[in-house]
Amino acid sequence: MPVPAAPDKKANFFQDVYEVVKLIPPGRVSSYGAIAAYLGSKGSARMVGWALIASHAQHGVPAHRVVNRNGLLTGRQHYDAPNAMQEYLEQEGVEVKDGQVVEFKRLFWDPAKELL
DNA sequence: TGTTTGACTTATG
DNA sequence: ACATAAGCCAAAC
Repeated sequence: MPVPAAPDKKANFFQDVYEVVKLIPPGRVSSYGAIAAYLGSKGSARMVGWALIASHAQHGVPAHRVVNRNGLLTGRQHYDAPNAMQEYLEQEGVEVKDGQVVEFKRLFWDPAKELL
């Protein structure tokens, strides 16, 4: 599996992803597809994932608030500990059960609609 | 330079 | 409901 080295270059797309993710309110979660759609690249949900992998090098990017459309914490394996992502979410008041956000539908934060 | 691989999503059988 | 395919695009090899 390829791993992004360091997005020190332009990576405007990456930077845009970071800004949107930073706007996600605590206790809320969003999805890759929603962010990708908000950025214009509707079918580029994967790129959002790439950006979040690279977000390790950034600061203030709550990547743990971004999950897939099922509310599943698919990215938890990219954290130091397998339950780190879940812990962060629970600290913010998000219920997580078996790596999946409970009431995801209710906590979902869509930038295209909330951010107008 | 070309192939492979995803922190995805939607469509189809 | 589960399995597979396809679209997407940048990075690693």
